Amino acid sequence: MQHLHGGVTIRDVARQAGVSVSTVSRVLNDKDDVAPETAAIVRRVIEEMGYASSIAARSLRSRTTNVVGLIVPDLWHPFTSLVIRGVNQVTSAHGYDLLAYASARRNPYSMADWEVHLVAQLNGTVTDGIIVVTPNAATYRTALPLVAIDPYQATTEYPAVIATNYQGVLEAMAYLVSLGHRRIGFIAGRPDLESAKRRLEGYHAGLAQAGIAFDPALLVTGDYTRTTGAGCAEQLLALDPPPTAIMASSDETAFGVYDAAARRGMRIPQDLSVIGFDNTLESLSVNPPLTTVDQSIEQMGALAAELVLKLIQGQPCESRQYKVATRLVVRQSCRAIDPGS
Amino acid sequence: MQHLHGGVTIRDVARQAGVSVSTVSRVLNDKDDVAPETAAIVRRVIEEMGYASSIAARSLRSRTTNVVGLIVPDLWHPFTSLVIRGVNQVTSAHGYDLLAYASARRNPYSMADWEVHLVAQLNGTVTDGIIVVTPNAATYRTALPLVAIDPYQATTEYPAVIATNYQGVLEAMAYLVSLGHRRIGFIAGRPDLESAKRRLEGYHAGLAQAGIAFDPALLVTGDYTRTTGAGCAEQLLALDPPPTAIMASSDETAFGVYDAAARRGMRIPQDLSVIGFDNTLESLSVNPPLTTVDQSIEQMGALAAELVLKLIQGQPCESRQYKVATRLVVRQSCRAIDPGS
DNA sequence: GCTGGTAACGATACCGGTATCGTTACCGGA
DNA sequence: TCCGGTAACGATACCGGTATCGTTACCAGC
Repeated sequence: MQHLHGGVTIRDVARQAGVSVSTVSRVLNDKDDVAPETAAIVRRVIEEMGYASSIAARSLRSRTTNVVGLIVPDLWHPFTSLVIRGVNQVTSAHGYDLLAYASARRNPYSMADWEVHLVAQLNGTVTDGIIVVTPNAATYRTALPLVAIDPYQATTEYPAVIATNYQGVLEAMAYLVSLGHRRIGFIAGRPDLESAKRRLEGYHAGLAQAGIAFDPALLVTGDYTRTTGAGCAEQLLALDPPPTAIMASSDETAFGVYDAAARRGMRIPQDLSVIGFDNTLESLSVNPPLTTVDQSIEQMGALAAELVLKLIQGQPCESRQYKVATRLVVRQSCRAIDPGS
Repeated sequence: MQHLHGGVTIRDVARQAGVSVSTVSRVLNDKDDVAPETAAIVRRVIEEMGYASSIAARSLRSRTTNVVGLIVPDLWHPFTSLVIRGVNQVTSAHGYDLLAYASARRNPYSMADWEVHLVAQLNGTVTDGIIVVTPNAATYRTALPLVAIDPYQATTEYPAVIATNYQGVLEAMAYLVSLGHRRIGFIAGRPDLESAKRRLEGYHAGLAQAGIAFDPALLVTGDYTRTTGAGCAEQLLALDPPPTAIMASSDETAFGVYDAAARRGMRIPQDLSVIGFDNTLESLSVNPPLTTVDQSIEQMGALAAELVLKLIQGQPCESRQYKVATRLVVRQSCRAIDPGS
């Protein structure tokens, strides 16, 4: 309790053990320049005093922390959770600690480049490398190894891990067409998001591939959320005739479609087929289980972690874009229809 | 790029702006001892150079970081996610950043006191306060304000936020009794967990309150997981006569009961009433929706955050234990029966 | 003219560690 | 005896910021 904050410092330990701070530091870092008996004494004193070294101070000088930083827009969204899971698997396997950092901003999406100040915070000396989830900026002022997952920008100065959004929707559309659907509604994501743009392109391509003319009335724009998705679905279902299937840009949006259908007394899949995008945990437990496009979000996190660890070890990245394949997961929210109906 | 790590330091900014580091620091912290024109120049240089100050260095001297640390056993478990959500709401409302720290240990539960080294890491100067989720240790070597959520120990040296596990089960039992149930099975949680012990006590109290004699055969011990829960349920349903209702110590366990009932061709709630504990998201989407005890996990997180912020501001905590009330959420997994049946 | 006060800014110690270099004691060999 | 080498450890600069105090210039008031 000699210092203001009450913590035990390396100097306290040194004094107590009757050695210099240098020696204590050597013991802490398992250097070999210290006699076994001395090391034993120091270790005992450390134990007795409950000393723990501060990463902040250590890293300031030694520039290595064994910690990987993960910057996320929020910490509870299903997408984020899955990313974290994948990242953590890899980092922990390599003995790195994981530190997830979320903004104090109330709504992460309210401001462009919300993440730049977080990168800046971690920039100094807290982490050895950074992974950013859904970043806005195309470049950062940092010398730390940095990898992005699902960036908004199409081209970035840092390596990025992205899903094959285009192919994912394309595959889903082909599936709907194979079931006989011709009037397929699409609820897009926020147009400023790269992933949303790619998914929309997949929709157009899917129509073209099936020889179906694009009907502007069947395209509404949401923002990946459930409530907006419900509103968009209302709009689509009010058409005459309504679409027989709706391709949603995200699972959350698809749940909104469920809500809207329920309000209109429509049954899924009897009266309406629905496909989502993300394969979140919830998509399995809704009723009926949602057919959706799996992004292997967890795998994206794992890949990003491997990349950042490679960069930390000084190895270069061959590519600037790493694509993780999507996969259509067929459950029970779609059914085949007669072309005539 | 003059330094090894390539980052721009406050000295680079000072040199570029033609002022001293002191002045730059003053501008950074909005001190009033600086001329507006000078401040403008400094700010412009900061912008141009993309300078960002390092928390590590700052906090080393100023002992305040505006960051609250959250130490969790994992980052993806639903319980953790909800806690984080509650914590984040409060911290962000007060302008604090949130930093979630997970262990590199593969299985957090494999070692006792997994969290002590994480507390030690954050101890020094990285955060202003710490919240620990489901900690083992009853005390920590840290001078930082520390609050725990759902600790394993019954009594701790730090303030703890806990749910009213006892009352929660008691209320659920009263509900089952009111529906006419007399043979009520109970699947306990891991006996070393404080929360599991309290829930078991609630079961006994519930029986006593209804004047029902305790039957040891109706009590089996699980571990909060789904598969074990299923095994326990098999055991209970093999009894003659089987219980008409099962009180599960967690939602996961309750899902296990669903599984076991399905295997035996029993319908819920027609043939068996089930109550869970946790009110996870999944409990809403299973079929039938699960009647369960809500822990308001999110509210626990929020309360813990408020406490830690109070401590950071130097205000004392009146109590050592803060209880968050549980609440029975009645859905469709229970039905009334004739006492005779 | 001299003093006192204040606005604006600079110089420097310091936070808690680590890296680097220096110092001491002790040993073997010529 | 003297020298060189090495094991063990100490002294100190330094990381990038902030806190504290000192300095300068300028102006009002006597």
